[in-house]
Amino acid sequence: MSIKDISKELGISITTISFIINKKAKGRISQEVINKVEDYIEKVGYRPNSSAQTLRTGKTKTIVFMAEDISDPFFSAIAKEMEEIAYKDGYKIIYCSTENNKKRALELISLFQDRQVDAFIITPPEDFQEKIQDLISQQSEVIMLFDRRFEELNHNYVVLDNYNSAKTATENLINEDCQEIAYVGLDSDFSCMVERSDGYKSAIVHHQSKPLSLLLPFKHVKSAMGRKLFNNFLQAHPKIDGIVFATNGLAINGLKVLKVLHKKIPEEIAVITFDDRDLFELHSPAVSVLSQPVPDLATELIKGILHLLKSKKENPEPYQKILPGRLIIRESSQKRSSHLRK
Amino acid sequence: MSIKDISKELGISITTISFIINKKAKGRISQEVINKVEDYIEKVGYRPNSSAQTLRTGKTKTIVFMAEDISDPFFSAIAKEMEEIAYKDGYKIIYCSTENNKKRALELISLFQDRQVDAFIITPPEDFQEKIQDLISQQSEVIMLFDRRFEELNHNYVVLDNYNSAKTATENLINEDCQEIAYVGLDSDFSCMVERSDGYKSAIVHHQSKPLSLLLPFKHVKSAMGRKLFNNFLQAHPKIDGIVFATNGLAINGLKVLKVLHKKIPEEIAVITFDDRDLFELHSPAVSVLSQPVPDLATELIKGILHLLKSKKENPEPYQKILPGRLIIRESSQKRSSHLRK
DNA sequence: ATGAAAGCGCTAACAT
DNA sequence: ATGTTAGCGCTTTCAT
Repeated sequence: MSIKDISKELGISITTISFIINKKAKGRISQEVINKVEDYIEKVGYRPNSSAQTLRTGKTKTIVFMAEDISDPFFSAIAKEMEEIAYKDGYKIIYCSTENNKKRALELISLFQDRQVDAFIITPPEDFQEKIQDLISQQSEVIMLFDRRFEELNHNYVVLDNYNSAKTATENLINEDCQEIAYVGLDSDFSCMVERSDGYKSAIVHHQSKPLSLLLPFKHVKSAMGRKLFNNFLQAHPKIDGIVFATNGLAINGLKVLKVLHKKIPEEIAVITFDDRDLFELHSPAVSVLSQPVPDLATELIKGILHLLKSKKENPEPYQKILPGRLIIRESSQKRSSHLRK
Repeated sequence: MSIKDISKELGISITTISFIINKKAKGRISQEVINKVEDYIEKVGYRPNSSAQTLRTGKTKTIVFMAEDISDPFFSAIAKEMEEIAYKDGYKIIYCSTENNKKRALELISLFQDRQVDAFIITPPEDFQEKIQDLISQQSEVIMLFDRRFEELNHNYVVLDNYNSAKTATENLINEDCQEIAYVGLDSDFSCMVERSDGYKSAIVHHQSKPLSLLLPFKHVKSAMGRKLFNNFLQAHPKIDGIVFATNGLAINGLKVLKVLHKKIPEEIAVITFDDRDLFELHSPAVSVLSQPVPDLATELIKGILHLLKSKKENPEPYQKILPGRLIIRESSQKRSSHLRK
């Protein structure tokens, strides 16, 4: 079923029908004809062929979300939320995972460029500034970074206020009388990781002689090797009585180690981590978290993209949003009051 | 950059170039011309316009995965695994969530049919037989059901062996000397839920006077109301000393209740659930699970679809796979030996 | 108020 | 071995 078929059936030209379908009939086509066409379309359930539309217009009403890992609860929660919002405006979202692998990310971008998607939401892998700059220069799609950004580039982004969030999390442990607080993060140039590390340091600077950080490479976040390195770190610094984990993955692997060591949380070691998950709520003891505002992040992402898509300016103002995190205090960081709970 | 541009630049007809791009040049085009064209394409980085290809061929090399909820770890793990496999064959996967909402599922199908996707992987909501039957009759796309199926329909599916898995899980609790074993499932007609319930009953029939089941509506799986209903159920049956949870969501909500009630697991109540998650491994005590073979399921799904896509037969044999689950025994179900662990 | 026709980029049947 | 051409379904400019 195509416009042509309708045209033949109704004895009305293709042009007229196209105008009606695209709501551009106002003042040009008689109401009588409009009704006739709309009724017929309704009746036979005609739907325009989107490939033909895309071929003709170059627009797909599609947004690609290139997450670091779509099976990570944080990213999949964002994805689901965005899907919901974008859907209302007739936009569809395609997801994929870069695995923080540059080559893979480049392939995916190329693949989706062939498909003429309208916008990219990207959590870039490392060493990706150049490609982002390229994409922005090309101006073929709206480019929005998420979770991490590049200071040097004047680009669109939606990120957490990582610096202040890490500071807040660390201060929470300080207030709970932790004496020696360690930071377990990612060995990475990602802005989010650098900012979280800096936030921790800024909170700790007047509190203990020096910061104590363990930075793990990305590939060891979930691995046995990661657990071993963390274990070694704990042995080397036996006085640690508080830990800030920079990601939920690091925390989960870390908690496994603490479980094996029979460390009492929070009595011996208080714990707080980024990214809330039901796992942390259910854990014994329940884990305090610095939660990212998933619905707000998703809303800003879509809002920003739709805004930029609509603004036809050559060089629109970059859309830059930094959203605050939320401290959720549970049992794992309540060292001072932990004896009261018994 | 289009074929036309290349044609002009190289003085070679677009037909010849098209054949070369599509690897149909064998024996028709001279090696010399092939090299010339391939080199040029390589050099300028030409990529064919996929909308034009789709418009012409009706094929998109795209598979849609309509999960119940793409933010559920089980479904997102499947999604990621499939993406990996399909990618190698040049196929892309688009994900979406039905939320077990029939209306939403219908809209999504319609939306993706407009985009001429090649195949649908569907975890159907309830009351969806008719639509599945329609889709199969239309023969526009390959239709593959996942996680649940319809007995009456002769369709493609990849599912877990739910019956025997539930039986195995229940037998595990029987062997651990549980006297009164309850089943907490979904109040649903989904084949997976019916089969799990039946598997539980078949294992229990010679063990206790009668089965003890709590069936919750889908909307209360994660809700406070769900917790309340589960709590009431426990109060009404104080002798329960073993529980089989039919989904990870039910188990998580159930564990929250057991935690509040200070029930000792497994001493007072042994617990086992479907669907493994890192949460269960980390839980105190670690939770025994009946794990679904995610990589195998994903592999079968893609393998089946590519097979059906290639077989050009009008009515190919339906692709039907039932994969076994894997029992992973952790602390939460080891009632007999639980005193040894102390 | 309506329609004719060009053309988006590609594939493939049909020439040559 | 290579080229000409029709047409996939649609949007939109330019007639009428």
